[in-house]
Amino acid sequence: MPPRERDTARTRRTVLDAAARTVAKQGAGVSLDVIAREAGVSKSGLLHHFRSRDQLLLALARDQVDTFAAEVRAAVDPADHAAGRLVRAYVKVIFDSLGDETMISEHLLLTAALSTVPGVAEILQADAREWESAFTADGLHPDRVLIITKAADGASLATLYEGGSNPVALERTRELLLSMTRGEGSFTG
Amino acid sequence: MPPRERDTARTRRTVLDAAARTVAKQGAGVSLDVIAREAGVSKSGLLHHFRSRDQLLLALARDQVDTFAAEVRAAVDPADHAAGRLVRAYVKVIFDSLGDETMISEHLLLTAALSTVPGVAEILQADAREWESAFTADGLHPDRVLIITKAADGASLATLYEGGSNPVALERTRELLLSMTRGEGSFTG
DNA sequence: CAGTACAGACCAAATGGTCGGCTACTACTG
DNA sequence: CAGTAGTAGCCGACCATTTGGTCTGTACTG
Repeated sequence: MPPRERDTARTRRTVLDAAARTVAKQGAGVSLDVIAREAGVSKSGLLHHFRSRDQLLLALARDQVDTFAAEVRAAVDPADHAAGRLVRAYVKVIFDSLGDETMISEHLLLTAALSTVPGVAEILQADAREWESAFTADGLHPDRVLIITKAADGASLATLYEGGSNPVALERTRELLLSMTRGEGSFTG
Repeated sequence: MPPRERDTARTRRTVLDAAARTVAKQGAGVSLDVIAREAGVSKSGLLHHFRSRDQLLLALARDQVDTFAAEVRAAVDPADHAAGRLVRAYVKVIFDSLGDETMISEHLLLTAALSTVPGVAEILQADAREWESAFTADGLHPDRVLIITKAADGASLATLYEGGSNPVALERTRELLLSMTRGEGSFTG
């Protein structure tokens, strides 16, 4: 029954991307006007696809979380069958997205900005639980997973603090974390 | 010349604390009205101390950064003269503030929320540089510092994702990081 | 008296959201 | 295949409310 499925989906994507960009730049307080203009539609057009501001931001949060998960899944090396392959992909995706300055959606920062929107916290919590169980099945020692993933998250925060001004430390962190997924350094039994 | 210095300082603190609370809860988009009400003053009263919204948020960011630094300095164990004493204090302060749910100011999350405010990025970057040099003088291997501090930062982000629902993992992370500051596990040369 | 901490009324601008209308495509009808 | 009714995408005008900020006044203090 949905007759113009194609266009609808495309507009939604356009708006979502525009929202991601503007929220990343100006925080979750951006006005619908700004988002709509960035997306190249009218405010009414935007509101046709997302019934309210909160609905839009909620959808954005969901989209961020889903996209990130998909990216990590796609980044898993098919030839890699050793323990920690998922954690390796996780680290890679986080640092790759940090690499290019112009990255549209900075997963962590964006979701952090959105965390005050009504339904978003629940989404983030559910997502966190999924990652936790996925990591448990990845074969690495839990302590190791804890340190590595938290450090990756922290590094992603650091771009905000350092303003992306420290690419060498970033690269070093990436290498350290990847090596830790390969069992180097037995800081835990 | 400032006749009522005492009251001025106190009101500023009250407003700053109120701002910290509301921004943490509702994001950097909070209205002056809400902050003023939370602080128990009129909006005009608030604007008497902070000439504009941006000035207030800027002052808030500065205050957050300074308070955190002071807390870490105060948390350094005077009896601890081994390498990594500053990093240990850093970890302790971060996790202690995460401990109590009702913590007024969640340093990292708050500054993240404020990062879109005009002058704040510069403050955060300067602060990051100071920490870096302080850590360099702390005697631990740079790689170790990198991993530990980033992981601590990431853990602080995690409260947002997990909704503080995982205190056991938090405690575990804290212990792991502290033990890592004591040179256990030589994951790096 | 001078100056400062505040409050209340007020204002222009911006905001989220509604409404009616136009267009273009789909699907049915003959 | 032509015509047409229906419907979804989208826009511009519009509205009530909220917003950041100013201005005027007042109480208090040194």
